[in-house]
Amino acid sequence: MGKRRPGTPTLEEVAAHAGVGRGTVSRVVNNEAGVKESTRRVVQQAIAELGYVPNLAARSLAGRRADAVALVMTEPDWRMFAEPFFSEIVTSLGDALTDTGMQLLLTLVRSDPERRRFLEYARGGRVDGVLLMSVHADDPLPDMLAEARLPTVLLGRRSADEHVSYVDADNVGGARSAVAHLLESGRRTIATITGPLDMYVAQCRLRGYREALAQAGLEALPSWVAEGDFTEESGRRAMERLIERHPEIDGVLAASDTTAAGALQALRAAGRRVPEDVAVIGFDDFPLAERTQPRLTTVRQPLEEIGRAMVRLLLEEVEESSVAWRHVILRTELVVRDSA
Amino acid sequence: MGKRRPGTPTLEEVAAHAGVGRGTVSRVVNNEAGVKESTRRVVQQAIAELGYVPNLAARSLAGRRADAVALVMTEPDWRMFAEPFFSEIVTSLGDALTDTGMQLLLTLVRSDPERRRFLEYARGGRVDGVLLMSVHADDPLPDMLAEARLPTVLLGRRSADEHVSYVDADNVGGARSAVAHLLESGRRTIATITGPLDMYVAQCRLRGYREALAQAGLEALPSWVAEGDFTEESGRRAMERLIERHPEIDGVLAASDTTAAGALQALRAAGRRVPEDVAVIGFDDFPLAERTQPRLTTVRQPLEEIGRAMVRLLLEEVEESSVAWRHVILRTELVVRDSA
DNA sequence: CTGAAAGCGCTAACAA
DNA sequence: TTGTTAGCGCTTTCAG
Repeated sequence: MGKRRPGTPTLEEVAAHAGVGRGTVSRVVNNEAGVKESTRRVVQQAIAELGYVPNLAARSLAGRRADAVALVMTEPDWRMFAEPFFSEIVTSLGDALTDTGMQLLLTLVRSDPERRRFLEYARGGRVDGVLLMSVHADDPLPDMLAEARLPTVLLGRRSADEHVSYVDADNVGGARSAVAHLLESGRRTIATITGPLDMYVAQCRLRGYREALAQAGLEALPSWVAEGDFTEESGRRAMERLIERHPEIDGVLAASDTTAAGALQALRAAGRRVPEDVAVIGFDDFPLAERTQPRLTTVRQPLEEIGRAMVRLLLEEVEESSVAWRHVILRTELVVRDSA
Repeated sequence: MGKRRPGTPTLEEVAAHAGVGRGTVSRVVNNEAGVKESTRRVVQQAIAELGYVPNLAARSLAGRRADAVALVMTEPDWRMFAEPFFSEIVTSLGDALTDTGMQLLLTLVRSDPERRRFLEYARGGRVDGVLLMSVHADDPLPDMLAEARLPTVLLGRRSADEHVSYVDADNVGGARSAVAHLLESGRRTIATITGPLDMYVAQCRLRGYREALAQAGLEALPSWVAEGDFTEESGRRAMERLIERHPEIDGVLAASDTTAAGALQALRAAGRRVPEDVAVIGFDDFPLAERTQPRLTTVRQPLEEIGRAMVRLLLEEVEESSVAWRHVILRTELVVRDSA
């Protein structure tokens, strides 16, 4: 059609109104240097009077960027939508993008049609880059985006040799220092409740756990390890199994603080005092743990930095339209809150 | 610049490759009728071979729609991000949009710069319409969007004479029937924990509560009313206050089931049996209440229908670029689950 | 410092 | 049924 929404003046009309050329108006709108101050003011006047708003489609088409990035939430993410971790990450991404002028667009990809539609959207040039949350090993989206040469940054990696840019926390180191802390306080029978072991993040945390024990000359018995899935329920059940197998357990590393909360319930139900009898450390996905479990020592992940780093990496890729993959691994921090 | 992302063929190149005109390719891409089957196949072949993807900016510019709608979450919403209500609504909107070919874009508007950016984005023509969640009375966004003549649909209204299209549940009726139910089962001291009273939805539910009591010849004491903000924490605290003021309370209407859950905790902590001593009814924002609080009677809101209705209204506005406001008010249903 | 002009890739009206 | 053409509104050289 080419039907303009009525009441939407074009750059050209602004130019006419201000008595200047289109180029000049464009420069003013985009805050470019090299416009005489008086001219600039006249143009701004005209813009205000006409209520001019740039047409973003035209701007994109003329070659500039879309000025938007998408955060894709795939089906597995979606189940965790209600977790604080989620909103923390989104908040931090929003903050990180605040002064870049880019719109953050959250999109759901829960089914195959939705994946197709999103790909069309992204490849159609409506976003400059894509952020992906907690990708599972078998998620085809990262590779599809890479193939389409769209700047992409993952939160976490799918395997040791991830070939798409990513930001991750130092899960091995975090787990190691947590277990080291437990050892220092005299614990000797330290179990762990892992995340789903088909996720790289869970594998890493398990590795850190084993390394710390090995370093102390202790061998991690297979029966000290119980697999969970990050949920509270799984933490509860795993802890019950562990207590049954090893009543002497005096320390636990949990895959997340949600899992840790489940473990605590099971421990208390079994009559254990925490942290006196058994010390529990969880990976702290969000700074709220302080309030919900004030005495729980946690491995804190720097969520804000994660968001910032993801945005930085993405913008670098966008800027340079580069093909180089890059990654950032952020340090975790052991926050000691119990004294036992 | 006009720098094309390398490896992104244009419609024109497809046309050349297929040996047809650009118009024909356009028709094929948009699945329009009036193309000979053989020609269509040749073009599709070419599209596949070249890996052609339409440039959405160009398509938008040439007059067609953006094929995307935004769901805006403002700051107050954001606190409720983790609430199941939220993900239920988003899910239902996503479902409702599934076969319309429109992308659903969730956007955060937490600050003034973000509001400005979003407005620029929306007015810039990158979305065809805007959906707004739980708008507060003083939210300027709906009017700004209306002024920009952007199709907009609110979930809930800001006041009795909302002048922007909206979809709402029958909150007055829902509250009334809930309280009537409590009265029928012999309760006489019925308190309520409201939502934020600057939200019309909370006012309506409070009104329904009062009307039901009045109809039974009871007067709602002001001290029977405690304001909350839909969160569990606020429900807990409000309930504590209520118990202190009126130990004889035997019924409670909570603003949401999350609030109800908080109230339950406070009641149990105070040694009350539920529902034997005190019956609690919450507005059921999501069908999961059944599982989490199996014995809780609730006022159920038809979330799926809400999503469908919002999408329908929005698409109607988009289609007709109409100026007429429209609204839908959906019935609620009292789901009785406790026998006490 | 500013104006004019050439596209960006697509749709839609109009011819053929 | 198909090809051709004229924009959509903006950015960006390139002259002036």
